[in-house]
Amino acid sequence: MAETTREKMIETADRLFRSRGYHGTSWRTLVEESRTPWGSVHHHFPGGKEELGVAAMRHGAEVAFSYREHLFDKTGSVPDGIRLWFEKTAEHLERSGWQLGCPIATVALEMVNESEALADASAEMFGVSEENLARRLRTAGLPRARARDLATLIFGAFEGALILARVQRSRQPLLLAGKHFAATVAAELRRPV
Amino acid sequence: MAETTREKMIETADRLFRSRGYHGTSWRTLVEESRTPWGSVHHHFPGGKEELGVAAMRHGAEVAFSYREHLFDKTGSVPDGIRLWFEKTAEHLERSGWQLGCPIATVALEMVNESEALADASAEMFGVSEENLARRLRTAGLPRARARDLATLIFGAFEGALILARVQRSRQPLLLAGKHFAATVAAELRRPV
Amino acid sequence: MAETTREKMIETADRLFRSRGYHGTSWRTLVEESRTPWGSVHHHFPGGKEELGVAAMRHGAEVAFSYREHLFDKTGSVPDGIRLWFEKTAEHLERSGWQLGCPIATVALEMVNESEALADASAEMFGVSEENLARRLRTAGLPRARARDLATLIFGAFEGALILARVQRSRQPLLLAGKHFAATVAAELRRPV
Amino acid sequence: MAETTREKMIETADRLFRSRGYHGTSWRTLVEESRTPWGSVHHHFPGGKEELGVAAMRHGAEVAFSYREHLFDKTGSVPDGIRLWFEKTAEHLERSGWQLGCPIATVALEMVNESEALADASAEMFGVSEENLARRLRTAGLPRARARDLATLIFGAFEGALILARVQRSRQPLLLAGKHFAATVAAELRRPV
DNA sequence: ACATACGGGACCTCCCGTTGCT
DNA sequence: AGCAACGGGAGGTCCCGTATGT
Repeated sequence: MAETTREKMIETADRLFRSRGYHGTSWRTLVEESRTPWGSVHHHFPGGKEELGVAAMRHGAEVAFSYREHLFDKTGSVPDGIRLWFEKTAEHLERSGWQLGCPIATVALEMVNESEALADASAEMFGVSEENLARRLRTAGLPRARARDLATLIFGAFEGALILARVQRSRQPLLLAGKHFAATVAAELRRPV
Repeated sequence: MAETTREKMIETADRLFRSRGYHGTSWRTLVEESRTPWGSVHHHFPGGKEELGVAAMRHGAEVAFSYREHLFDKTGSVPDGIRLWFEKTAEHLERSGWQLGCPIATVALEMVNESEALADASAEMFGVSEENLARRLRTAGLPRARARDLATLIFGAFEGALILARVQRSRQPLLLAGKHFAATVAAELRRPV
Repeated sequence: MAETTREKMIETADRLFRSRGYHGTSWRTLVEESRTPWGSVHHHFPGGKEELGVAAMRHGAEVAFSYREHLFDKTGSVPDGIRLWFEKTAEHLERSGWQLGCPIATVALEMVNESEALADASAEMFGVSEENLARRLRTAGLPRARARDLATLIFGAFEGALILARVQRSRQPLLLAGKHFAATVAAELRRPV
Repeated sequence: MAETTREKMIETADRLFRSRGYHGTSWRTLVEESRTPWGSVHHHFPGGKEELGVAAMRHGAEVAFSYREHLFDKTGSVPDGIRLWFEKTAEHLERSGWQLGCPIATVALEMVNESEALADASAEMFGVSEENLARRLRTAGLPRARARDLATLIFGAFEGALILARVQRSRQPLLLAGKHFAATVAAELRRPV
């Protein structure tokens, strides 16, 4: 578990950016929370805070993606995987005191018009997420185009339900959406649209 | 056109907060963009920036709600109203250069753990939006409980699709979601779940 | 007891300036504490805060002087009057929560190099105080020159003891000084220096 | 002459606080007068202006104390030391254009009810001053209790005379007080009270 | 006499980036 | 890798004075 300074910074940044946003998180807070040395900040992130932001967003997204893949692998069934994904997300959100939302969305909304690097990273991560999801749907038997559209639809609904859940401090939006799209996918697998 | 200073500040703040976030928008920028006097901010908003944030969020939400009501009234049909709402939102988003997202979500994600006043206002505005939508669905014939759940589901999907659209600079997520939920509601109205 | 707005402002200003200093007291605080209307500030004090400062200082000094005269009249004996003056001052200081020091000194130290009006008023009030005290000493039998010097000495010691008492939250400095100068004056009255 | 930035700030702050008070001295003025970098203030004084205030007060007090000790050492006689102390203080005050008063009293009067840190530092510095003075009086032959009381009395008179001198732009209050207490101490050393 | 609003400026705090030294 | 200091700038808050109507 010998984490490097850089890794500690990225993980802490991911957590802080998710709960307080990009501008709401200062270097000072970061080094205090992550117990990392002040003087190495510029050494590890020569590109400044923006580079940290991109790294944290990528890190958070990868963790989320691999966790979702793990859930799909576990259930075997894509509809069940979807439902479990929404449910587990709700559970983790509540356990964090409704603080840890999406590693992409919070920073993306703040910075998409301010930083090209962060805008690009956000778009890329969203794209990767949709592709992963689309692959699962294709593998389950949906035609390529439908899988892609449904992935966009479901992932969008996931993001929105996550926001509602966080703001309203309730699992309900995520649970409802998970159930709805599990049913939608199951129905389409039985008789294609 | 006799807009007061306070009104100009609120409208400009709504616009700026939506595109740059709360911390990304300074009083300085606000007074420059709104052509209002710097020295009067504390007079009009004794509660400081937080008070401005709440006022801007409420203003933006009310404008959005009444616009949505107008669309539903215009179409007469609830499924058509839903589709139109998503379509028009996509259109306005693109026209703003993909800048003007949700008047609630951007600030909410940043501030929900930092400011109780903004967290409360966000939750309240989301609640009002869901209630309005639920009322439409009830009026169209859906049972009370189903209308409420479907409203949460649809509004969540709307929020998420709006984020995806903004980040990916594409109308697609909103159009797909609008079409999907128009169909969902139409189906449920024909033969209840 | 129908106090005018102006009077309420002056009395409150005297209290606030004494405990928080000149720059530490804002118009805003003043009108809130004195329950007086914002809009009349400039009407009652066209000379601005400086005019208020001078008025408050004069008011506080006059109250203090007439109270001291009252004590001297009550005791009849000058040495006893001196002791009582120091003792009562200590008592009032403690009762105010060690907040209400000299109505002149606090503002004078802050402003003597910043405002000519306040510097003049401070010097004048200190002068009046010494003269009053000197008159008492002359009347009791001390020669004119000695009375004047002793008044300066005693009043200076009073001011200093008041500061020590306030900062150390103890009556002791005032009680010691009162006792000392009561004895000094009594001795000089018995056999002139 | 290798003064550090921090030292330059403290010395300049001591001078400015003494002549203009705490609130009357801004960081801006400080860095201009001390020729120190604006951007480093928070680095050197993480506790903000309050920390600077405490440091400046302690610095000024220590300089004053060691100067007074030097005077006592030089004269050998305690009564002569007292007189010299008051006289030299009057001289320095006049030379500074009646600007540099007590490094403790000016800030203390303003801040004793506003800042606990400054209130504590003021009380401590006054205490140290009285103790030093009491030690001199004990060493000269006065009994412990009398030395302590006399120290409080004399130091209080010193503070008050300093205020009067500064406001009236006259050495007289300090000279009179010095002479009086030199005589008082001399008399008590000859025949104890 | 009072109220509402204007209006610029200064306040302290804190930010992020950089530099030279260890 | 890390440190301490620098360095300018901007953050939001609040202040004091003024102007315009009742």
